[in-house]
Amino acid sequence: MSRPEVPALLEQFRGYLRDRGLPVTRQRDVIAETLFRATDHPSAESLQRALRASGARIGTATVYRTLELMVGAGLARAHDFGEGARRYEAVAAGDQHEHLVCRRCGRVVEFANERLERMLPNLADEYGFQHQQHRVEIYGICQDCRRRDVAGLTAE
Amino acid sequence: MSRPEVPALLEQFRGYLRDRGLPVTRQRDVIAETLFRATDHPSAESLQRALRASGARIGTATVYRTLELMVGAGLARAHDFGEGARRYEAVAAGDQHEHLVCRRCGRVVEFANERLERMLPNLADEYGFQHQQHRVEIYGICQDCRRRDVAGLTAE
DNA sequence: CTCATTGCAAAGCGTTTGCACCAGT
DNA sequence: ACTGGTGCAAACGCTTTGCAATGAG
Repeated sequence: MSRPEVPALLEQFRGYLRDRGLPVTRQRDVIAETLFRATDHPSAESLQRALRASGARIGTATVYRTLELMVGAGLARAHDFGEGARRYEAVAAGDQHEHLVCRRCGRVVEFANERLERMLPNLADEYGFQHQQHRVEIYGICQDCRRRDVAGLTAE
Repeated sequence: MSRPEVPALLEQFRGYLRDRGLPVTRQRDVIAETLFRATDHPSAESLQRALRASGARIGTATVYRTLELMVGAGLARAHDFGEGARRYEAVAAGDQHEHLVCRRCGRVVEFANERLERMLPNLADEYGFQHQQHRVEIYGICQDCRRRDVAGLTAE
């Protein structure tokens, strides 16, 4: 998520709320902004920690409810990388990307591949499915962790 | 999972256990066999229901522990399709496939695509990741549900 | 003024763990 | 006999929900 888009995304979220007569509250604003600014893929808990750190005191339920709202608005995406807690990320329109997850350090790296994105809707179609969305996750060991492993082995 | 492979898979699981001096118990045998025979992607709970239905009285903890063991043995795979509970499936060696999930009825259909399977390890490599495994899930509406929708609309 | 949101705490739910008893090897 | 497994029930951790107080429109 790149910084310059934050105000636009925030305005999109406010517009989404106004369109359906829902209140634009201080909490929704600050939660959305915090997720829009996040460079990682925070869990509800780490998002709440970030909120507290910046002085906002917001209940857990509100964090979950707002995240759900953002997912419904198409401005956020939820992921389960098998760590116990869901992670969230902001999504800008037309920003198609998938994830590489390091099994050692938990780092999540985004990648984009046009050919892959074209393939999946076609595949769905082949099997009679109307494609709505997809999820591609690659699990492995990142470069840093591999380097660390090699260093550790030679040191022993 | 095709039926004829069941005895072979069961023998693989027993071999895996024997190799590391672990007991081949009645429970492990029947849980493995039930998963090997399953044509859907059962959750721990539905697997336990199936076990009870066939007369076996097996504790929840044992079901989870055995499934974990099977995953460790490379004979089962766990999935989270965002329904709250994990689903499990047996995997035969070299059987690479991914999943289509119907958002309406929850049906899970397997599909295989060689080009896709070749692409992902290459992509991981491009980003400095040592590929271990991956997960591709396509979410949409299956043919049956689409037909049902159309029928419902014209009937109204 | 009205209706939805908030925050707290309690409930929920799938999964894991502690422990006394039991069973493979 | 020894070592690990099993089953129950309690603990867990994340997420959701009920409800009285609060705030946006």
